[in-house]
Amino acid sequence: MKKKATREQTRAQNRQLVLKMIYDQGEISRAQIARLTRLARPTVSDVVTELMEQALVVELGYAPSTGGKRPMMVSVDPDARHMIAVDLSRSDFRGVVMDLRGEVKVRERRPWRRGGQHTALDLVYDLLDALVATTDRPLLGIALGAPGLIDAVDGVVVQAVNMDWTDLPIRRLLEERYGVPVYVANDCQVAALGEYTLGDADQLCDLVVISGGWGIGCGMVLDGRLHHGNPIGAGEIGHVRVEENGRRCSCGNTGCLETVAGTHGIVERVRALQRERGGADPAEIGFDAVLAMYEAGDEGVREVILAAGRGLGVVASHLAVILGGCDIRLAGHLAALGPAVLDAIREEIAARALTELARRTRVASATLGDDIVLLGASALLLRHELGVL
Amino acid sequence: MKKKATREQTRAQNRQLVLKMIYDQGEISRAQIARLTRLARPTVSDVVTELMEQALVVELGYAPSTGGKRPMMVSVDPDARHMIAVDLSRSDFRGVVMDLRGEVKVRERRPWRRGGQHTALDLVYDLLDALVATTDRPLLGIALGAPGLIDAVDGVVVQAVNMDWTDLPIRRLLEERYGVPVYVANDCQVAALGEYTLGDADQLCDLVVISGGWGIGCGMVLDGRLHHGNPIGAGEIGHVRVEENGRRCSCGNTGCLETVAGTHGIVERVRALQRERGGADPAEIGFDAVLAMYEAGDEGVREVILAAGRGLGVVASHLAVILGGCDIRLAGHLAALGPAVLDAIREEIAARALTELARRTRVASATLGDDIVLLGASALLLRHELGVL
DNA sequence: ATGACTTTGTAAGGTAAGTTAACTTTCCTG
DNA sequence: CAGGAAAGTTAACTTACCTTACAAAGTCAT
Repeated sequence: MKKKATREQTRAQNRQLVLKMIYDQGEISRAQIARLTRLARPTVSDVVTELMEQALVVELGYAPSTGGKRPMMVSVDPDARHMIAVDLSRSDFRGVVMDLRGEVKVRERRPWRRGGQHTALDLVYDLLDALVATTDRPLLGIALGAPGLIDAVDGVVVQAVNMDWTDLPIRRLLEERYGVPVYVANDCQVAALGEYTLGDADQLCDLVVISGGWGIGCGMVLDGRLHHGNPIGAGEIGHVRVEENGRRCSCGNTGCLETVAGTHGIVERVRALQRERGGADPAEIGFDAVLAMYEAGDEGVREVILAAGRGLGVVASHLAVILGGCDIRLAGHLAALGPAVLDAIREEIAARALTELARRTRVASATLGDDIVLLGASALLLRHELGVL
Repeated sequence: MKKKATREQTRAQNRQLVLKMIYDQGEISRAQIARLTRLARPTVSDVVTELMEQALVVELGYAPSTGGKRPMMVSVDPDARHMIAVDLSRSDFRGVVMDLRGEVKVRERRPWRRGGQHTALDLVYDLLDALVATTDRPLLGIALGAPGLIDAVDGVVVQAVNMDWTDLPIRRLLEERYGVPVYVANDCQVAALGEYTLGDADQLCDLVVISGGWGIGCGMVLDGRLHHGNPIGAGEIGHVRVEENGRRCSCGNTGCLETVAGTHGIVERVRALQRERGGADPAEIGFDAVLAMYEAGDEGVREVILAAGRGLGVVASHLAVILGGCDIRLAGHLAALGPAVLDAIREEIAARALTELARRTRVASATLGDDIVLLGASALLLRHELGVL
């Protein structure tokens, strides 16, 4: 049900609009803001005064005249607030303190092993305690990207197998402990938001980030908004069948995408290859070794990776058809596989979707690198707390 | 880029809110509106006065007291405006005049044959002229559901093969001719909006309507909003490959969903069956005959229809996985195939998606019948012009 | 029957936040 | 150096919300 409108909301929206304008332009005068937003100049002055009282905006000094009185430039003070972003999608939990421009001020990591002496939650507390202690600036908030089924609206981790979390109300716990706004969302979805907001910008209106690690998932930004699902769990594509007579997957089915393109699946296939060849101890082979073999020109490994690409291409074609074309970006381990995998995906899409849909579906590696989840988390904060981005 | 907020927008939103409240409740007092919307009573009175001046709302008389002065009930006058909805998705164009409650006042149809003496656009004009002439009430607008690629934002039919339309700016043409707001969208998408808004209400947040006729397409309401695609063309699922060694499709590929579950595909398969059997002249068989044979218990036909269900199930499973579970409803010819096809779809989903996702994906026939596109078009008008629904 | 209390709807006045108009300051230019 | 132009502020106005107050019309207990 829609809500009633009030003057306060009008004000809040215009405040956001002005702040966003300052943020986007970097450095701008009040008069320029008024022209760009079509707000009256006194209104802009009033709002800017308010933003300066909150220390979000500072005056920088006069810029050269453009034919009259020199304009006083204002800008967002990057250190007006700090943000904490956390990435729980890997075996070592990572967290950073950033300023409002997304500049990383401090990095921390906490290796996490299931069955170790600490619970995952203790480790998160430990990580956050350390990060909070490093900054004396007011905190805009804390944002987390975590694997598993997450109810981003209520801030509850419904299920995260690797951390033994079920229905953990993590937003409430962290808000009570740190007294700042907390956001949490699925890691793939956070990555998608990050790529959409902070990645290379000439995107179609729908963006899908397929993220590969131990599992495979995708996050979707549809029509500019993060798609969460019903109410959660969109993009769990790891168990789509992409091979008709494929291997057995941990989920019980056969031929799942994860068995073909998941880190574990790829490594297993290369190990099997090595066993056939009677080469070095296969158990030694990890993902990095696979990459090294691939880059050294190993044809067998290349074939394994192309198969991964074809498997991803099947799912990508489904995405392309259902969404009517989209930008598809690879992240995580998948991004490391290089252009051959992208071509394999493109070929599979071309073979499975109408020409027009294939044409409107672009496949590339994510432009944000290793920090994609952390940057996405910061985007979550900037978007919800300040309305910039 | 977001726009500035003004008092006028505040007013417009509250006006909408009050109107929607009156529309939804059917009959309600000013005081009750104030309580439900949390607006102050004088504000509600003011807005209601405005709505009465526009004749959208009328006073009905006093209701019994609830312990004090009797409340004056107001309601939306269904005949305050009339709406025209048009369905171009079949071989006979259909149009109706409706009141604001969606009650059909007049029906018209114009059989359309490609290569006949009239162009499709002439026929649409003719249909609309006839409809417009039947009502003396002010028109809220005209809404069309048409097959093909449609840019709903600009109101342009980008491509509609059966009507020989390419880049036809139909909104502009009709707005100039009739002087009322015009909306146009893809027929499947309109159907989805109709089912979402006016169909049985206990839906998940994502709804997909798969509509089968000569082609197969689907419309999606994601998160309460119609999903158009990039910027158009979402849901063109007719040419997803669902059989590995299937028949050749008109698109050039093999095993497309349309060859399995499209009207033409189903009829062709039954004709082939009949040829094998050496029975009655296969060329005589149409879709209605297929239905009759099916209902008479013909096992061969049943197998054809189950195959259609399995094909649909493949696509449905993709939808379920990507969206994280959704409501799937069948419309058009597909809705006539009965529960067996629904079960076949469900089985295929169960076999191809994780249990949890399958559980959250419900398959049913659309609750709106033959008029689903017309009703969806009216929903488009009510939503955009009045903000009710 | 009557007085106390409720409920509805309106009237009057206050307030927030936008707008326009006018003014000051400061700069550029001929 | 006068005149014009741009930036920013001040003042007055407008709109649409809110609160408060009140009249009208009902219910209910005594």
